[in-house]
Amino acid sequence: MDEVHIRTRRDHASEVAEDYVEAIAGFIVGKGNCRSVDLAEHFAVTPATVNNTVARLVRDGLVITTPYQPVDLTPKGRKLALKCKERHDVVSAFLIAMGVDAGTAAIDSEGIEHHVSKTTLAVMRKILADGWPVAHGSTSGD
Amino acid sequence: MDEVHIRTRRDHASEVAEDYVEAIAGFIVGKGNCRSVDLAEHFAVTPATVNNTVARLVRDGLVITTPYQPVDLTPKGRKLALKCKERHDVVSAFLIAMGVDAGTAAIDSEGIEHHVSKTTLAVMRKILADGWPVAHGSTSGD
DNA sequence: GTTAAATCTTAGCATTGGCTAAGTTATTGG
DNA sequence: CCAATAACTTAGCCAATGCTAAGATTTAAC
Repeated sequence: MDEVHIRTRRDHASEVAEDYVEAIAGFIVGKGNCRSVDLAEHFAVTPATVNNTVARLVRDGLVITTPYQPVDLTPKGRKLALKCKERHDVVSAFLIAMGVDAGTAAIDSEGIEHHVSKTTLAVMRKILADGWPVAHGSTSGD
Repeated sequence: MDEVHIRTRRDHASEVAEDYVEAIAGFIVGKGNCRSVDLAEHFAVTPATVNNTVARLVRDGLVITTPYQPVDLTPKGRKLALKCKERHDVVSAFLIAMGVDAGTAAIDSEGIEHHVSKTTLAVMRKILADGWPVAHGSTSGD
């Protein structure tokens, strides 16, 4: 199944982009703007690395920058951020619904979210709304 | 939450190693040995890339090689492969139990497995064995 | 047993995503 | 307003993971 791995590699390539736009959107909502230092602290990397990465996001049309100014998202970046946040929230809520503690859910969802397909995400949403599909022990109308 | 991302980065670094030892173990079990071509085809990369990657695995004590011969796992590599396979199987089974189709489960589990903590894995195992924790359907009196 | 095909290796390159160190621009405190 | 500090950028480095192209070694065919 080589397509599996091609897909996994493709996911990989966009992970950082997704994490960044999501974080940028978060800072803009939370504190009005997003500075490089915010991102550097958030991701535990140096400002130089933030600069590097943000440059790629600019190249990819997700972010706009003005030298020495806070960074901002393009419409495309905003759209991606929204999609990622929603997905992240579902994964996180799902883990917690499973019974995973909040701290572990926060860590795991960070890594997992990028690999959850639309299909699986829809299933998670359904379970959060309607409960587990194969009612093991009881009634429930399925 | 910077520790979250430090952890995510650390996971990243070992993903390829985990995928390779798991695949190598699979080929050895399945067809008696593991050639570079097998890995190249499996991961949809070139033989040169396999060579590169396998060299890192040798450096890290997971794999043994003899020039122009099939690759083999060290005890350490075998142990890691086993751990990964078990984790992979649990994640895959869990996705299927959720109601995700087998094809999607195969793709998603490939990406997800590396980010599932021991804690979450234990929860998955428990759900597979005992069922979903919170009886969600209001009708059922579990 | 030599040659052709398959397989593996080497060399050289690109991209991503990290870093440090040093320089530049903004901001802020006197 | 000017100096100090904070924030950002640039330059140059490294490792991981991919590639192509070309060479070396096995294996297989005849």
